[in-house]
Amino acid sequence: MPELPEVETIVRDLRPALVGRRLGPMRKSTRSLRSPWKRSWRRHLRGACVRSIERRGKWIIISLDSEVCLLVHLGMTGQLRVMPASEPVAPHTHLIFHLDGGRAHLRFRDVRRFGQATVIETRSLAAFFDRTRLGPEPFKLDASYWDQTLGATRRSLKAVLLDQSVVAGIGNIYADEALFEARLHPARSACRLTAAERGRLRQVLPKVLNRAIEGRGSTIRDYVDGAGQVGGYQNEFRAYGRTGEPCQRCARPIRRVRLAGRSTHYCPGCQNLRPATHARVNAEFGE
DNA sequence: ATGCAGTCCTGTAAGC
DNA sequence: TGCTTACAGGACTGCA
Repeated sequence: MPELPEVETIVRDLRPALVGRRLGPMRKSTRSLRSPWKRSWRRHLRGACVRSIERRGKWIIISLDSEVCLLVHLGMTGQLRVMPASEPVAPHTHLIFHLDGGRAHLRFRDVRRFGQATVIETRSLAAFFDRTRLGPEPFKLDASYWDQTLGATRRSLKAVLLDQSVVAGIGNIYADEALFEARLHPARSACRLTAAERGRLRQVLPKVLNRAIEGRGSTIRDYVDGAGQVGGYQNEFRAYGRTGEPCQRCARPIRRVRLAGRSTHYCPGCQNLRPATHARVNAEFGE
């Protein structure tokens, strides 16, 4: 499931492979993605030169000199790769852009079709992310913004971290990893954190995400980088997917529950709920 | 306000 | 062995 580190890895791979190159003719599958592909987009892209490739949250932004951007969201199973045109087209490939007169391809593949590919004018890029209410990047979160936002909601930390309008780019895996790292129970209510705990969570996000980027992202099933290689960070998980395994800090078995509609992994030993203030939730979690 | 269920989707794996 | 069913979840909608 591509989250921020996976998307960042792809963007870094695609940048040298795509910037300065010209998009040729495009082929599209008949199957629909999350949003319909408009017929007029094709002529905005054809012949355009790639100016830059950036990431915002889980979005890939391919800016073209025709003053439009190709925006790609990978959803759950999306893959965006540059490859030789001679490589067989894998099933579930939805977009193929010719590069270099057809010798290479940029291909978008998405088995589950939760992904999205859309074209917008460059000048409405900011408006697009405003409309989707995409929150700030997690790397240099403003402390007062963070304190205010967390202080204003009673939702669980897990739900808050998954909310893209609070902070952009975090999904199920890195929410669990960050909460483990910060030693915070995922069911804790955001507004009941102490100032120190809020600070811990804020500072842990860049740490966890940068480590994952260094590991070139995590492959659970479908994720591959911009060159088609699997990630390496899935071996470094300390909570996610480690149900029943001993915690690396306190050796108690990692527990898995369902929270905010997602499978949630945490250590009942060192990600504590405080019994006095969270008796009800403690009981619910059998602690 | 908030959580929860349902929706989209399909490959994989478990269960009978 | 072969079928059915549950599950994974990013983003969104509708409901209680």
